[in-house]
Amino acid sequence: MSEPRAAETTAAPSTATTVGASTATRPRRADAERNRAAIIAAATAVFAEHGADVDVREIARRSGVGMGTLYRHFPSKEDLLRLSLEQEFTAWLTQAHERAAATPDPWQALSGFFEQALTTQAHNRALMDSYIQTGGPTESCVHKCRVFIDQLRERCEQAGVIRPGVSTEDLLALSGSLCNTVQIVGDEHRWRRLMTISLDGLSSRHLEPLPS
Amino acid sequence: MSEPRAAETTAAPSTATTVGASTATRPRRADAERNRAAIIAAATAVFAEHGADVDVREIARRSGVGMGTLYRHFPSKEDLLRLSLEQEFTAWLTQAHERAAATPDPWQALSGFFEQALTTQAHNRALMDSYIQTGGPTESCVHKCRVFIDQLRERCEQAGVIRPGVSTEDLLALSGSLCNTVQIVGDEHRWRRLMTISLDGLSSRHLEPLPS
Amino acid sequence: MSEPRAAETTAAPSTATTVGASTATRPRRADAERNRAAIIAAATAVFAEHGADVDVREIARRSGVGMGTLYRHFPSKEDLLRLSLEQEFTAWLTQAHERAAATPDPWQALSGFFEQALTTQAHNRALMDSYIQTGGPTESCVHKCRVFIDQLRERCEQAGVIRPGVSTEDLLALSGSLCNTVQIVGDEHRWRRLMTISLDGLSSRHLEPLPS
Amino acid sequence: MSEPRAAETTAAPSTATTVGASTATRPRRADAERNRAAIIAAATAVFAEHGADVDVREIARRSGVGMGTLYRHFPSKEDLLRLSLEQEFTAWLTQAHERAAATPDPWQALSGFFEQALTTQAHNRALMDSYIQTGGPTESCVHKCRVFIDQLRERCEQAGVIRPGVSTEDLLALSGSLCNTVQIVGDEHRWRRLMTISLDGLSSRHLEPLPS
DNA sequence: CATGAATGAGAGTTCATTCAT
DNA sequence: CATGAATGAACTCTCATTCAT
Repeated sequence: MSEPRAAETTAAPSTATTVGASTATRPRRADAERNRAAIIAAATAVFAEHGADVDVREIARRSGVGMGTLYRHFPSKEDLLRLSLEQEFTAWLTQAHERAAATPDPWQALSGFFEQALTTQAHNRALMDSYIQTGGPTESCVHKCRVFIDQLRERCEQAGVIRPGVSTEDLLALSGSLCNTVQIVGDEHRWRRLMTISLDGLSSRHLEPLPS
Repeated sequence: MSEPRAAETTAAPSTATTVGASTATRPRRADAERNRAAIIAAATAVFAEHGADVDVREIARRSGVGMGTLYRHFPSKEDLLRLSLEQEFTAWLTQAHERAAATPDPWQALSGFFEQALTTQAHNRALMDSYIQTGGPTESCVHKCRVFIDQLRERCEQAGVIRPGVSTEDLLALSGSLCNTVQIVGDEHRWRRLMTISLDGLSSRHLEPLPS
Repeated sequence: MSEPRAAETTAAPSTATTVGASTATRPRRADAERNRAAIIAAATAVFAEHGADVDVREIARRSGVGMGTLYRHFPSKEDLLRLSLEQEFTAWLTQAHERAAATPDPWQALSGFFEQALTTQAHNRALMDSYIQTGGPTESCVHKCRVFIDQLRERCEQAGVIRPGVSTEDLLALSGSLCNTVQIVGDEHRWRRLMTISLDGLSSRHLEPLPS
Repeated sequence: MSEPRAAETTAAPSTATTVGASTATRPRRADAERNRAAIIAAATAVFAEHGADVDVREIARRSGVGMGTLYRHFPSKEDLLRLSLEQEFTAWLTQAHERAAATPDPWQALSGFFEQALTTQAHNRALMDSYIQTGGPTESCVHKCRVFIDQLRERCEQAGVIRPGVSTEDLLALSGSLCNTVQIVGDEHRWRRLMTISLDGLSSRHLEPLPS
C-alpha cells in the first residue's frame, strides 16, 4: 500500500540546529512519509464523505498539515484525488480477490463480488462517482477490475451457471450500474432487491442470446 | 455573437392559443419569448453537456443574450436549471405515456419505457445526475414518474408477466440505475444487453421472492 | 415646471387603427404630461420611503410607465432624483413662507420654521439625506432656503429676540443638523427636546459672542 | 503594487505580551499581522473617504493585498466594515475618556467631549453615517458611549452646571446631530459656532423644563 | 412616442494553487 | 522541508441605462 520510495540518503537539513546528534540519522524522511500517509488518509475520508468537490483546505485541516505540505506531496488536487481513489479501489479489489478465492461455488463468488462492491462503495461518495462516471479512478484500475471479473465469469461459464453470452464488459457495467442504485435508494434492503433482480437476469435460467 | 436558435420546444405562455387574428393584441413579447426559449434551449444543451456546474455565462453566450436578460427570465441559476430539467423530464414522460398507451402488450410497454428512458436521458448529464441523485429534478417530477411506472407495473402484474413482488420503487430505481449505465458504456449495443439482463430478471420466469 | 416641447405635429401613429378621427388633434401631449407627473409623483414617494438608492424599476412600476418613458423624461436617475427633491424642497419652502408670513411674532416664526422643517423632512428619507449631506438637493434650493432664513433672522434681530451674532449660515446649518436628529431619535417627543435646546441656545438670553 | 503600509494601530492579538525571548516561538504571523493591519488601515481610510458602499476591491488595492487575503482575514465586507468602525469608535471613546478624566471642570469635560467628537468623526463618512443612523457601529459601542456620556452628565448635574432634565439620550442624540453638521458646513470656525449654541442651550442658564 | 426586454460592467465572494517565511 | 498566508481568476447576481418593437 505504501509506495516504493528512494532510500533514506538525506542528511539532516539546515533547520534542525540545536538539539544534538540524536536526530541526525533520518529525521525528515519518517515525517514526510507520515505526512504523506496522513494526507491520503484524510483525503480518502473527506472525499468519501463530501465527494470530489470539497475544499482542499478541509483535507489539509483534517490531515494536520499545511497547504504547502499537501501540495509538495501532490502537485494538484486531481492527483491527490486520483491516488486516494486508486488506493481505495485497489484495497477493495484486493479484498474481492481474497473473498473470491475463498469461495468455491462460482456463482456465489460472482454474486459475492457484487454484494461487496455495493457494500463498500455505498459509503464512499467520490469513489462511487468515479465508478459511476468512468468505471473507476484510473484506466489501470478499470483494467484490473475487468481482469478480475473476467476470472469470475470464466468460472461461472465453465460451471454453466451463467447465462451464455454474458461478457466481462456486461458484468463490469452492471456492477457500476448497481453501485449507482445504492445512492438512489436509501437503505440496504432496497438495493439488495435490485441486485437480486440483476443477478437473476444473469443466471443460466435465461438462455436467450443477448442483443448484438 | 448571435447563433442560430434552436427549435422552440417551449410552449408559448398561453397567449397564442387560437389561430385567427386575435394574436394582434400582444405583439411585444414575441422576441422576448424567443429569447426565453433560446435561453432554455441553450441551458438545456449546456447543462446536458457539462452538468449543472457550468458557468452561467456559458449559457448566456450560447443563447446569444446578456447576463441581464438571462436573469430577467430566471431569477437564479437554480431556477433555470430546475425549469430546464423539469421540461426535459416532462417531455420525456409525456412521450413515455404516449408510447405506453399505444402498446397493447404490457411487458412490451414496460420494456419500451426502459428503452426510451435510456435513450432519452443518456445524453443529458445534468438530467441524469438529478435522476441518479434524487430521482428527478423535482418532487413533483419524481411523483409523476412513480405514478406512471406504477401503471406499467399494474398492467404487467395483472397480465402475470412480471415477477411477483416487484415494487414500483424497484422499477424506478432500476431505471435510474440503468440510465447511469448508458454513460459508463459507450455505445447503444452495449447498454441494450444490460437492459435485457435486468428486464429478464424482472420477468415472471423468476418466482422467487425478493429480499425483505 | 413643464419643459418646452416641440409642438404636436405627430399624426396618429400606426397602432391607433380602429377608433376614429376624434383623437387626432393633440392625443400625445396630454399623456406625456400626465406621465411626467406620474413619474415625479412615484419617484417622490419611492425616494421618500426607501432613500435615493432604490431601484429605478420600482419608480417605473409605481408610476405605471415603462423604463423607456421614464428615461425619455429624465436622462438619468440622478436627474429624476434632483427634480423630485427640488420639488419637495420647494413645496416645503413655500409652505414655510406662508406660515412665516402668517406669524406676527418673529421668534415664533423662527421656531415654527424649525418645527416644520423637522416634521416635514422626517418622513422623507432621500430629501433628508440630501439636506443632511449637502444642505439641499440643489445649490439653488439651498440658496432659496438661505434667503428665507435670512428674512426670519432679520425679523428676530430687529426685534432683539435672537442672540447677537447669529448668522444665516448658523441657522441653516442648525436646521440641517436637527433634521438629522430626527432620524437618530425615534419619536417626536425626543427630537422636540433637542430642538428646544438648540433654540434656547439661539435666544437673546445669551449675549456672549460666538466664536470667530 | 505594494504601497507603503500605514502605521499599526491594531493591537497584536495577545501573543507578544512579554518582552523577553519568548516571542521566538511564533515568527510566522508577522507579516500576516502586518497585512491585517494594512487591510484595516486601508479599509478605514477608504470607508472614511467614500462611505460604506465602496468596492471591496478598492480596499484590497489600497492595502496592497489580493482579494483572497482580504477575505481570509475578514469573512465578509460587513465584518471588515464593522471592525474598522468599532476600532475607530473605540479609539475615539478611549481618548474621550482620558480627556474627560484629565478635565476637572465638569462643564469643560462635557463641552470637550463634544468638541472632540466633532473633530474626530468629521472626516469619517462611514463612521459618521453609522453614528447618524444607529448611534454607532455596534450595540456595544452605542452602549459604551451612552455610559460615558452618562458620567459626564452626572458630573455636570451634581455641579449644577447643566440644565435640569437633560437626559443622556438628549446628549447622545445632540452629539450625533452636531457630527453631521460638520459635514454640511465646511470649516471648523463655522461648526464651532453651532456647537456653542447647542451647548449654551444645555447650560443651567435655562431652567425651563424640556418638553414631555 | 411608449414599452419593457436587453445590455454589460461591476458587486461580493470562493478556492485551487503558489510562495515568502 | 513545513507552514499557512497570499494570490487572482472565476463565480453568481444586480441595476442604471439603451434600444428594438
